[in-house]
Amino acid sequence: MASLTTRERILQSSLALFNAQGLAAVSTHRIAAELGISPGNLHYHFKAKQLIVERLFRRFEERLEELNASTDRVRAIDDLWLTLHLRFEAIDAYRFIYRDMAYLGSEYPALGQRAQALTAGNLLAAKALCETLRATGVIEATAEEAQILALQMVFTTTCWLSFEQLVPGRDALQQADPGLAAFYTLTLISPYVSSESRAYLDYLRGKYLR
Amino acid sequence: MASLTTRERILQSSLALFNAQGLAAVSTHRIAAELGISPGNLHYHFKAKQLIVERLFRRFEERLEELNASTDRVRAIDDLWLTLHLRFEAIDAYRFIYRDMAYLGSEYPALGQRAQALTAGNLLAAKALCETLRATGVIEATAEEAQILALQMVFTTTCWLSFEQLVPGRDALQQADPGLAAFYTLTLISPYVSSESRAYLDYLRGKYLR
DNA sequence: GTCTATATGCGGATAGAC
DNA sequence: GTCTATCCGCATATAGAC
Repeated sequence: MASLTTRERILQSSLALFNAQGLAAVSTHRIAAELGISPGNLHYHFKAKQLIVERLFRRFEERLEELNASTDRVRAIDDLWLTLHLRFEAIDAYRFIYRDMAYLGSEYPALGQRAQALTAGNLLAAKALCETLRATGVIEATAEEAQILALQMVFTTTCWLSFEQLVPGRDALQQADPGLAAFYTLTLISPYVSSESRAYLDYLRGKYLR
Repeated sequence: MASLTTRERILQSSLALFNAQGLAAVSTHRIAAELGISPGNLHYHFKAKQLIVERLFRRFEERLEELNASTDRVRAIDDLWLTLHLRFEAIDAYRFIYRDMAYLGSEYPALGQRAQALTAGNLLAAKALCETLRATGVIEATAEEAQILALQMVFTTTCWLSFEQLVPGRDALQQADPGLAAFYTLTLISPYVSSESRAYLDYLRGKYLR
């Protein structure tokens, strides 16, 4: 940790601050102060705040695109559970992006465009995934229902962590539980799950519903 | 329109600008310029930007609480459709609130608290509504499923309009369609709808799914 | 690479004349 | 009620010494 380059330390510190306090609320001075370096030094490594945000956004894109590329290996409910879990971990690690999306899109229009493209990729992957589940009999649904399920899944993975902060009783400081979020997403397909695949869902229900 | 008080014109103009460009991106100078009045004059009517935001938030609260209070009259699918439609119209009219919620909550913590309380009220109303639907046989579901449905409905009504802007193909300038959003929310309960109530859902499906 | 010092601009908010 | 003029603080970004 201490042996990282200053550039990398800036990125990690920025990410932590953006996630904790919001993209708009964190100034470059604040980032520099957090690291114990001067604003001038920070500017040497990143000429503008926008470049920090872009770099972090790029990493987020890469991580999600990697997940999208591997969804074709999902064959059963527990595969689906795992891929959802990994996705929520990724979104949580960069949670400022979806949470502050409106601000991000208006401040940095180019990133707003790329966020749309990323969503398009997520939708494609989710549709392929739901179609596979349908074709292999894990869920019993019409093609139309599978399409809608895919949209619901992308919607949920994208917005759930932001919504959570609106539900009283969840401490904002307490970190999100990707497992709970994944379970919640799975309940979307619950009505369509064929009897043979029911066991794993019931196992999860016992684990997450008290 | 032209005969409104300056105070009211400030509120309406602020709402339009917040919705169009985001709470963070709109300064008090900008609002004054839009109205063709001076920043000093605006300050005479509202001593701080926060007071404008608070007033708008209050109206939003009132409108949603009114809707929450009337959900106990929902007895059938088409009642549900109407109440969802009205809710999406309200959220769309004040769309900056949920869309910029993260920024709003960090800039004005008191409003963040009230947003949580509002969500709690929405959840209570949705739970009562789903329980009624279950008790009257409009949907066939366990008590547990009805609870989860209520959560999904509140989640969807809260976040859908924000998510829509991430889906490519929807022009950001084109105004949201509350009817489509309400239909999308109804698909959540679709798997549970008893055969007698199916007709109205099919009618809507024909209307919104091309 | 890192520092200090500073330029520039903007947004929020205010004072006081009309 | 409305204006002009202005203050203050902050954030981005830069210049130049070490």
